[in-house]
Amino acid sequence: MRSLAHPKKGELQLDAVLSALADPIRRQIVGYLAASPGTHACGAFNLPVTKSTSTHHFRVLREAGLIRQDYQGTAILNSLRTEDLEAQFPGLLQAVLQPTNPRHLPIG
Amino acid sequence: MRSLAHPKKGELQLDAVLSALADPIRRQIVGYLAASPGTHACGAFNLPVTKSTSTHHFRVLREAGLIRQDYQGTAILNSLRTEDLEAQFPGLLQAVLQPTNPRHLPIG
DNA sequence: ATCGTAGTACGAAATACATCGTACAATAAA
DNA sequence: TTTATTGTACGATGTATTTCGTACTACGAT
Repeated sequence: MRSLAHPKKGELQLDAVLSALADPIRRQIVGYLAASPGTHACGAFNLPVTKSTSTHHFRVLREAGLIRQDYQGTAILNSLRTEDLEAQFPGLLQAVLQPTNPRHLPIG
Repeated sequence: MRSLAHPKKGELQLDAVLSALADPIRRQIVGYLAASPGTHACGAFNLPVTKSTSTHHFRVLREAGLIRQDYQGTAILNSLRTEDLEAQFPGLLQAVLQPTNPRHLPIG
């Protein structure tokens, strides 16, 4: 079984978290996970970029500690690390996702 | 009297705000302004970079709408746009500045 | 009029980032 | 065992970002 590296809760860096959230595509991913709690394969997000770019963005989010990625077969189950984020940076996720545009749903 | 361009309250972009806040030097500036409300000249921040780099970071913050810059003589009075930010992105500033390290005071 | 102070303009260099295409790996299903 | 599905690795490319040094401007003080 393959597995991917994740920073521990206590290792989350604000720099990395904010950099990750500064990109609109990554906010789209995070927003979707927040709006549809649970796990979702990368393909479920209908991102307006190619597969390899998509891989890149998911990795940035994982390495920043924003999401968890667990293999299941060939797919990856992505989920938001809501509790860890709330513990380290209380209010941040809500403040970033709050904003007016709930462009957080898949287009398809 | 010289003056500098600022985005209006309603024009603030989350993208720009988060990108601005993703840089530690700029967070140091914002944190200092939040901790010591009022106006402060650029030189008062004891930033670990040269003057020209400093100018760059202040401009990024101003253009993102995080700070207001008003000339007074040759100096610039910098202040945090707390209310505008709170109106557009409630809770964001507090969430970003909250974190453990109150490294927000000038070193000198 | 000269000098000092506060910050800018401009160009350069190094690094980082977002994006893509193609080839590949791992798993599941047929 | 073949095929389809999901996502990765790698390299390339174009753009942005951070940083600096030097020369400059605007203003206040002498």
